[in-house]
Amino acid sequence: MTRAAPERHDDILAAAGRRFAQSGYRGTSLQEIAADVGCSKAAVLYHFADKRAILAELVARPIDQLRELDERIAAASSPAEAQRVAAEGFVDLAVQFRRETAFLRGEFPGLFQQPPFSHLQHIPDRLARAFAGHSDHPAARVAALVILAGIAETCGEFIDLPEAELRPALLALVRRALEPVN
Amino acid sequence: MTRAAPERHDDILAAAGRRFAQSGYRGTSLQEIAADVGCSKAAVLYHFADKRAILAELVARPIDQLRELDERIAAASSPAEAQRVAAEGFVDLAVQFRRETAFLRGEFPGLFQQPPFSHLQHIPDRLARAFAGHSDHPAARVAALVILAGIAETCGEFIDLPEAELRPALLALVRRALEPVN
DNA sequence: CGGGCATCTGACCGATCGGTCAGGCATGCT
DNA sequence: AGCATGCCTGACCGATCGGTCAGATGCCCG
Repeated sequence: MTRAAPERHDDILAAAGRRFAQSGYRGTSLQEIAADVGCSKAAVLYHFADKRAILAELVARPIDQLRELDERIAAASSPAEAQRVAAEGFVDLAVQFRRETAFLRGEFPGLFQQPPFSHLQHIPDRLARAFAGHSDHPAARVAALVILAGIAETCGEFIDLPEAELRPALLALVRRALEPVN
Repeated sequence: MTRAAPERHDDILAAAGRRFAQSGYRGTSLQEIAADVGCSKAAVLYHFADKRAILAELVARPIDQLRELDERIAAASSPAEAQRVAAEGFVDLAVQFRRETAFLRGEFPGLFQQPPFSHLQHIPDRLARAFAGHSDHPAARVAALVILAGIAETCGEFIDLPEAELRPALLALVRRALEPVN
């Protein structure tokens, strides 16, 4: 036997994550994932029920954290506190799961349209509203969406930046960028 | 005959643009584009040499504007001026081509790896450096990349926002978010 | 009226997709 | 030694991919 099964499992997840970040879920084939790992397509499907199961496992923990953040935002006592909780919570999530956020946002529609994540489909909108300080002003909403998308899409590019540098940089950016709640 | 050829040509581009924004170039099939237009796959290939020609035509004008912006940035007399030219130029480009920027950034690697756009592959990096005020400080680079990616990825969501509202909102956001050059 | 052209379609091509399955190999246990 | 199990593979499946092509249809012009 060549490698331990758990190592192979993790290798497949890592290779799939890189490919999903580069070409999206639909633009990635099982054959490509297998070639990156150095095994056969059938081996990939030995470890995972199907292609969608790979995506589901990759995003399970970040999405669970997103759900918890959504609850903490809902429990905030004011729009200003909700914005602060949202900003710090999302930055922490993005820094912790920077590999996964590189493709997570792009897959939101597909993930939330059917089980097992369909009950979470309103979270991105609630998060955006919290970031905007619950303001209906278009400028606040524009700033909120740009910052959320920008953080999500680029964290994958800061893989090598230490958390002690990335986290404060993102927090400072978010503070400057978002319109304060008055 | 059903519709004028120029109308069909434009319908195909519009349908393809929407699909590319949703699923990426690789995640979109000619069959899906044809179904959205209401014609056959062969009709799509009657109007365009191949699938890649559709993408090339969609991005030709925004990429040409990006190239012109790159030249104006290179001609700036200081990092502060380069940052201002980059910020205003990129916002204008994103507002003007908001449908295309929704998928353009995601296709950059694929577009720049081979003709006809391979000579432009360093433009995104130069743009990011101008946004960062040519600072090597990680926080400046983080802010630059997050803002660039955020604007590119979300402009498609502001299709219905009038330019007179979107443009100042983005410019104000960019001014707040970027670290000033000292 | 007939020819030429533009536009379009269904059938078809080879290649690849996601996924299945019989079988091989190594290990561990009796 | 033989059996069970885990891990893996190549061959294969039906479906779809990007793309081609012969032929149909309608319009325009001489």
